[in-house]
Amino acid sequence: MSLTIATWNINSVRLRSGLVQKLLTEERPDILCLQETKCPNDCFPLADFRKLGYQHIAMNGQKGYHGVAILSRLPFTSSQSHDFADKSDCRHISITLGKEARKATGFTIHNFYVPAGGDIPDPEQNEKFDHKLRYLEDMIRWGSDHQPASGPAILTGDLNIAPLENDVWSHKQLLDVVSHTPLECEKLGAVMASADWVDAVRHLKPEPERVYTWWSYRSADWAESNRGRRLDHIWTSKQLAANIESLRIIRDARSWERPSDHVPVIIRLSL
DNA sequence: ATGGTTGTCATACAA
Repeated sequence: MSLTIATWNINSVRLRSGLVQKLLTEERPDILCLQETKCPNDCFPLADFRKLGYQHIAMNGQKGYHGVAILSRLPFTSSQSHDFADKSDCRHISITLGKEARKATGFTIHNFYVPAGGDIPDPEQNEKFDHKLRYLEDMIRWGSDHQPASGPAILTGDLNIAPLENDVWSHKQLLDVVSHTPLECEKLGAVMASADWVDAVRHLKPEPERVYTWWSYRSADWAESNRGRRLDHIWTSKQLAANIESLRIIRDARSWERPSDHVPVIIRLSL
């Protein structure tokens, strides 16, 4: 059997429920992790997704900003959200799959929305960048203390960092741009090392291949200029690395009607 | 060097 897991920063789940339904219908992932739902739990368009077979939904939403959710065709036994960096932002939710998931029973999926960090890459001058760094430090602590990848596990989401040279359209020109500064990239590396996570996307598309999952809205022609960044990630626990079978980056979704600025990333694990 | 767009909620603010 196989397990397919997708991640997508949707930038308002209410405005783009139709696009989510299109993805679910066309790609049928077992699990879809959403970020930037911008929607309190009691306004979440549950019925739109349940009717497509995604009966099991975990949400951690707030009014106006941030917000994460997991849509699943497979039942999960528990869902939790952890508060990183001591701010009660809704930026994390996890589920653990139940018995009905057969070979995937006990798999834990962590869905993150790491703070973007504002414009100025200096924690002294920019409180948002400081918050982003503290959030990452908290993730490192969590990784070392709890070893979330000691069993079968996935960490995914919009991590708002493009860590490698070929994760951005110009390494040189972005060295001072929040999302690709050496400080953040190093901290993301430490998050990965803290619990022995494997970058599933780079496992299948190693450097120097360029991989992007986000293109700014502030461009006359995003496809023509192609100034993208790889901000969205899927990591697996080390024991699952050998099961990573294939990967799809739904680049087309960037030109769907009224698109998100991020596109879905989907991996398939063989079990 | 600068400004470029989008969503939410009500006028800036976050991304």
